[in-house]
Parts: sequence; C-alpha cells; structure tokens
Amino acid sequence: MQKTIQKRTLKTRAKLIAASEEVIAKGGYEALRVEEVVQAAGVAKGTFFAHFRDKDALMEILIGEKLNACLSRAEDHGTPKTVPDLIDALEPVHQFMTSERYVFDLIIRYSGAAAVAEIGPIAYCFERYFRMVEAWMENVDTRTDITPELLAEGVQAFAIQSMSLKYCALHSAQNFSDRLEVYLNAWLTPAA
Amino acid sequence: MQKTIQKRTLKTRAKLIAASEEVIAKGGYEALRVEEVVQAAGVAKGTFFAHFRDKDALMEILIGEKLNACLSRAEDHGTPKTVPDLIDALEPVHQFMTSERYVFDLIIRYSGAAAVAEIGPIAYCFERYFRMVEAWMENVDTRTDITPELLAEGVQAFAIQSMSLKYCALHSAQNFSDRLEVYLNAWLTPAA
DNA sequence: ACCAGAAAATGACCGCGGTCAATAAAAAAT
DNA sequence: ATTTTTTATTGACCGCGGTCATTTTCTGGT
Repeated sequence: MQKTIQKRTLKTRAKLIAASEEVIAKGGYEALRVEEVVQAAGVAKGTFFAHFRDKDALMEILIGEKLNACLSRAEDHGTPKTVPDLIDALEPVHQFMTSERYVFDLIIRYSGAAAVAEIGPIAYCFERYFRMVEAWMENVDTRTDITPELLAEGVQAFAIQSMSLKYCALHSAQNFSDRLEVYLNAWLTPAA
Repeated sequence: MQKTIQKRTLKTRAKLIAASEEVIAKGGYEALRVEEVVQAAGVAKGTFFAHFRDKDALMEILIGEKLNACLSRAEDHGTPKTVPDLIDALEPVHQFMTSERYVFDLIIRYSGAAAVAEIGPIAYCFERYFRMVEAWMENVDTRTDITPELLAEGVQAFAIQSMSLKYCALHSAQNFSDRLEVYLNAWLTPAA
C-alpha cells in the first residue's frame, strides 16, 4: 500500500506554480483566474484541483512564500531598540500585507490554523511574526509587568488594527506608520 | 429630473428582506443562496440585484441590523466600571460577531468605510462600538496618559484579536473572555 | 515484453453569483 | 382618455470556481 508519487506530479505542480506567478506578475493577485493559470501551464482544469484543494489554497502558498521572504528580511534587520525602529524592521511585512486589498483580506482569513494538525502557510507566518517580535521584546527597553509573549500579541493586534484602518476612509487622515507608532508607544511604554 | 420611487419598490424590497431572514433562520448566513431568496420572495433573480448591489450588500444590511441591536443592548448595560464588567457589557456584540465564521469574516471585511461619502452598515456599527467604548473610558478608572479615544481604539483592536484567535486551533486553549481580560488589564491599567 | 493495478490527467458538466436587453407597469405630459 | 417618458421587473445568459466519471500514463511484478 505504497503511495509512490511520480516525478511527473512534481513537474506539473511546478508548472502550475510558475504559471500562477507569471499571471500574478501581470495583473496582481485579485485578477488571477484558474482558467488562465491552467492555460498558461498547459494542463486541464481538473489537474489544478488535483494539486490544490481550491483557489485559496494556491493563494495561501504563493502569499505565504512572499510573506516568509518579508519575514526573513525583517529578521535580518536585527533586534530593534526603539518603536520607530521596530516599525521600520517590520515595514517589508506590513508593506506586502497591504499591497492589495485582496491580499490583506485573504491573509486575515487564513491567519488562524484551522486545525492543530495542519497549519497553513499563512498561519505559520503569523506564528513566525509573533515569535520574532516576542524574541525582540526580551531584549528591548519596555514595561516589565507583562510577559514578552503578551507584549508581542499586542504588537500584532495593533499592527492589524493599523492596517485595517488604512482601508477605512473615516480614518485615512493619519497614515499607517504614524498610527502604529502611537499605538505601540502606548502599549510598550505606558506612562501611568 | 425627479427620481420618484414607486411604493411597489419598497414592497419588493421588504419582501426580499423578509425572505432572506426566513432563509437565514433556517440554515444560517453562510448557507444563504440568492436563488433561494428570490424564490421565497416570489420575484425574479434580476430583481434582487436591482435592489442590492450584490449578495454581500444584503448581508451587510442584515448583519448590520443584528449588530445594531446588540450594540443597543450593550448601551443599556450602563457604564461598566471594571474590566470584567466591560467584557460583560460587550458580550452580546462579541457573541454575535463570532456566531458564525462567515459572519465574522464578512464583518471584518466591511468594517472600514470604503468611502467617506458612503459608510456601510457595518462600518457604522464599528464607529458606534468605538464611540460607545470611548464614552465609557471617560468615566472609568484607567491610565490617564493617553486619550479615551486611543484607549477605545485599543479595546477594539484587542477584541478583534481575541475573536480571531477563537478560530485559531493553535490558541484555542484559552477561551475568548479570559484572553480579552488579560489583554484589557494590560492595556487599561498597566503596572509599570 | 507483457500485464495488472495504481496514480495522474482530462474535459464535460454543475452551482451559483451577477449582467443586460427586452418587457411590463406606473407616472407625467398632452 | 391617450400618448410619452420614467421606473421596475424579468429571465435567458455569462463567468468562474469546483466536481467526477472516464481515459491515459506510469510502475512494479512475472
């Protein structure tokens, strides 16, 4: 009862991923059509769904990859020492997350692991983001009444809030970084 | 250049709304099909889209109504004095927001006003939630180094974070209220 | 080399949201 | 009362994601 995976499978999958990236490079994530992808990859529609549960599953993979790349860049930044520096370090991540409305919505929708057994690519990125910030929190000058873990969860919550408000016309007066800075100052170094 | 609206219009619209509520009462929000609604309302499919931009627009209206009812209940609670009391006051709102995964996702997606000119029902609810909490913050014993407005924005951010984590298998150990309580204590009454 | 069984690919088909030119009904103008 | 104009309704049709029985291709055993 072996389930030998043929090398053909990997090749087809690679073709589909490559074709998807091509399509996205042209028109962005939102405009991607499965039909267009399979045509570019030279396979039938049914083949696509033999490789990915649904369109979202492909998106999770592609967006997760990009997000991981951004997180690596953030890690390279080194431990930030101030709030502006923290925001600066996370800038690539936040930048990509809000590069397209469609992307932001999809990331939020898949930010949680549906089941402990299978953590999706995006849920994994959220965990990675959180752990990275948590580690930073241990070596930075902030309030000490709460754990680095809690501090990191707060940073994530405020980052998401700031990104959400970017898409809200009622709060577009203040820009993303300024808003996040206000939040994080209040969260990390309260004065009363 | 008058745009007289016929009373027939209002009647059809009411029929559609009523039919929608019926359908939802049976199978929940996620399972609603436009086809089923128009059949129950006794009109053609095209009529539906003459009254609502798309399916989401109807959902915004229905969910917005429910959400407003929950907010009214929260207002009736009176100004909460402690964090557990605050969570208790907001309980109906949070309860409804997480009653269905589909509902939560839709609410989040439409929480921002797409344009200042037209604030959707759900964006309005978010504003109302925020203003209500802000007013509470003025009459409650918290940190005073930041404005009630900022405090309220933080409460909203943490509430959303807590709700999101409810759907994440990696963080399902802690329940919603307990998590939110930890967040709000740290946010409203920091100790260092 | 050949065959049996497993794995992969195919494309016709379906469900459902959304469109639009044609039609009917109501209101305004005569 | 009749015509004209505006407003509302209709349902055939389309786009696109997703399914599944059938066919093709691969692989391991003899």
